[in-house]
Amino acid sequence: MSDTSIIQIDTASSVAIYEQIANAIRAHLVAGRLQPGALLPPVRELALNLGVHHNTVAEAYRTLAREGWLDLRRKRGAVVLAREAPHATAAAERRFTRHLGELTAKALADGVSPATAARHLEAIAARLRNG
Amino acid sequence: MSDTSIIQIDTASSVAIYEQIANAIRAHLVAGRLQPGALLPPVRELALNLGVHHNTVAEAYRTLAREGWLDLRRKRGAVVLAREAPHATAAAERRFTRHLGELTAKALADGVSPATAARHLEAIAARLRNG
DNA sequence: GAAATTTGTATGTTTGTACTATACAAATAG
DNA sequence: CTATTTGTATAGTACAAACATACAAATTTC
Repeated sequence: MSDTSIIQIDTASSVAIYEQIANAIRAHLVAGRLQPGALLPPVRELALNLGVHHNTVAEAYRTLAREGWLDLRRKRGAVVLAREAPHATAAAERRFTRHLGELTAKALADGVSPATAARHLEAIAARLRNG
Repeated sequence: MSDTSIIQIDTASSVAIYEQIANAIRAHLVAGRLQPGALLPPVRELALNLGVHHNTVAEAYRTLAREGWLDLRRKRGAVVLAREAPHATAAAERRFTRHLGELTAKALADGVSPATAARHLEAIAARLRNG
């Protein structure tokens, strides 16, 4: 994460800002771009970068801490943990497919071509298969 | 849609119920399972099925009407329109890829295996390519 | 044609929560 | 031991979701 935090906040979105932040960081974590031991920026620093209140960032950090991704300590900061994925539930998989369908539908409704959408889907799938 | 409205509402989700309903119906529309001329159930009927207030369903219908999917008229009901997709913006495509990445990351974090996730992604991609 | 019924709509209220402001607490550094 | 840097707690404001209730319009029924 270092500093080029490149988290895009969409103020027009109905998704809460702290959730957007948590989602973005989680993506970095899952992708391995944030390794165990890494240190996230202090809540005030990231908040300044993003133009939000530091408590909003803190809420995102706490969300990820609850999921087992982070260890939060005063003065030390937010440290990435080695986290083992839980066993998948059937519900988690159903949620994924449902949201995937709805997200794709929204994209098509917004004019994204089926071919383009398919390309993006396949790109992510390929990345998953390659490890 | 007829009656087996198969809309799953997740009361634990942070997504508003009316949005969940709109998302689900939009997916049906984009997939062509709801053709122009089709009639959606009255707001009170669907609301009863889903266990929510009819105004909540009405808000979902209005959301879709604003997007050009539905024509709403008193006494006649909600009629599916023939809608042409708008021209895609770069923002729409970026939003899609970003959300796609975050959604997949969440699934992996919840224990869904990369292979399984990839399979679902490819399945939707294939459906898009085949038309 | 009048009345009843069936539809979506409008208005007001409550409740939850996102976000912020500000103050606090703890841990490290000097 | 003091100062500073971190996360945390508390309180306030604003907004919006969901509901209850009442309304309006269009069709059906008699």
